[in-house]
Amino acid sequence: MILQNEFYQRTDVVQIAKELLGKFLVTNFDGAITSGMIVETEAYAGIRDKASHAWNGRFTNRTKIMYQQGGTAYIYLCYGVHSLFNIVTNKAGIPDAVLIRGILPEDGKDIMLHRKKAQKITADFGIGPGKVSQILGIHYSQSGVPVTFPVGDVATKKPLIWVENRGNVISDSEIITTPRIGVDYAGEDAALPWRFILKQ
DNA sequence: CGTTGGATCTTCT
DNA sequence: GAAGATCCAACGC
Repeated sequence: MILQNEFYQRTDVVQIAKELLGKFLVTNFDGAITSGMIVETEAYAGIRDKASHAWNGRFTNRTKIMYQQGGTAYIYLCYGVHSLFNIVTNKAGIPDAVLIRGILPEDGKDIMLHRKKAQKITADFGIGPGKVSQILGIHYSQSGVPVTFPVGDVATKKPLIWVENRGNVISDSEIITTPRIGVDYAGEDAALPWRFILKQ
């Protein structure tokens, strides 16, 4: 089943980041379906989190997407080369988001190999936020698209990007928790244990 | 196998 | 004009 607004619009972004582990991130661009199981996420807690782009209420042309309702894709360009894919959570006006940092390739592996210009799927093929977007064909110009669909419209209005629950049950003992990556500038918030990794 | 630096360009100061 | 929620190839050991 496809995760819907009631999943994303809850208030605890850290809990949502944890629950996304074991779910499947799917894209469908021009009929090319690719997907992977989410194995690494990070939570960014809106205006009170110094590591967040929306810290202290920062509202710019880029970060305004984070203030949309939960269930919206927030994608931005990093280091001039990589699109990083986040899912906005919480109610409209509260800029929480979960960064998807790693997936295990599942559907459309041939397409993903082509996108990455690689010959074979290695163990770290989809590990790393830049790689996730690259192999799924996600681009920062798509920031703001919904990852959910209007209720009752599942057959006709599937989003381009969505997350499916395929029945995996993850226990806490399978989850590794660490501080987030690349956020040293965030002071004491850099130490928050808001990165979640699924053991393999 | 660990470390280093270049790529590359939007965004905000 | 500087920095950035990264990746990878090229080194040196």
